[in-house]
Amino acid sequence: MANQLNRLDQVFAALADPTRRAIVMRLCAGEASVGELADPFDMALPSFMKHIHVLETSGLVQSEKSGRVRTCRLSPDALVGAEDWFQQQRAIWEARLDRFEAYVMKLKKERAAAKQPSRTMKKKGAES
Amino acid sequence: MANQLNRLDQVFAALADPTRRAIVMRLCAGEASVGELADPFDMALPSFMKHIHVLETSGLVQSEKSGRVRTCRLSPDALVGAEDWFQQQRAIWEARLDRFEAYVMKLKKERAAAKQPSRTMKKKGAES
DNA sequence: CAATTGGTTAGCCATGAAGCTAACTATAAG
DNA sequence: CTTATAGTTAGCTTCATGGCTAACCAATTG
Repeated sequence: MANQLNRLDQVFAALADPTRRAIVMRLCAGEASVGELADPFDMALPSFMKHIHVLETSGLVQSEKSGRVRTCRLSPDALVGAEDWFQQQRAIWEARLDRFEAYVMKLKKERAAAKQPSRTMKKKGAES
Repeated sequence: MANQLNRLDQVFAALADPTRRAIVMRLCAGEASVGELADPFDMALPSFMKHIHVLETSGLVQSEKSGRVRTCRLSPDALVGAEDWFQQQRAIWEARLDRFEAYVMKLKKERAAAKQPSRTMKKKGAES
C-alpha cells in the first residue's frame, strides 16, 4: 500500500515530462523499438534511454530485448491506477459540492423567509 | 495549446509529490487556511509554502489572503484537464486493443479453417 | 572476418526541487 | 502599546533530473 503510493509518485513524475508523455501516447498505438521511439526526438540516444528507463521503473512501460533490438510496450495497469486516483478525488469533490449546494439552497430559503415571510412559498428553488 | 501542454507538465509534476497530493485530497473536502493545511505535516512552514506555491502555479489550487490568513481552495479545472488526458490515452489504447482482438480473431478463424476446413462454422467467436 | 547497426555504460555539467534556519511584515488580541 | 499569530522573504544545502559526449558491447549484414 505504501508501495502503491510510491508508485503513484513515480507515475505522475514520469508523466510530468512532455517527452515521456509523447512516448506513452505513441505506445498507446502499439509497441515499438527504442530506435523507432527515439526517432522523432532531437535528442541523443543515452538521454532518450533515460526516459525509457524512468517509464519502465514507474511501471508504465515494459520492454524486452531480442537480438539487439529492445521492444517497448505499454503496460496499462499503472495508467489505470493513476486514473483511479483522479476519479476518487473527483468523487469526493463532487460529494462535497452536493453538500455545499444543499447548504446554499437552505441558506437561500432561510434568507427568503427572513426577508419576506409572506413570499416564502413563491419560488421553491428555481434560480440557477 | 502549448500553454495547455505546459499546464499538464505542471499538474503532473505537482501531483508527483505525496505531500502535495495530500493537500489536494484535503482540499477536495473543502477550503482551508495555510496553517490548517500545514498542521498534519512535520515540515517547516516555508518548506510547506513552497508546496502551496507549486500547486498554485499549476492551477490546481487558488488562494486569497484576507487579514493575515490565506485561504486555499481547489480549482477543479486543472484536475479535470489531467483526468481528460488519461481518458484520451485509454480511448486510443482501447481502440487499438479492439483492432488487435479483431486481428487475433481473424487469425484464429483462419488457423481453424486451415486445420479443419470442415469445422469452420462451428464456433462463431465464443471464446474469451 | 570486417563493418554497421542498435543499444548500453560511464561520467560530466547545469538546472531545479525540496528541505532547512533566521529574520522580517503585518494583523489580531490583550 | 505589547505580544502573539500567520505568513513571507532571503539565503543556504543537498540531491535528483535532463541533457551531453565518448567509448563500448553485441548482433546483423556484406
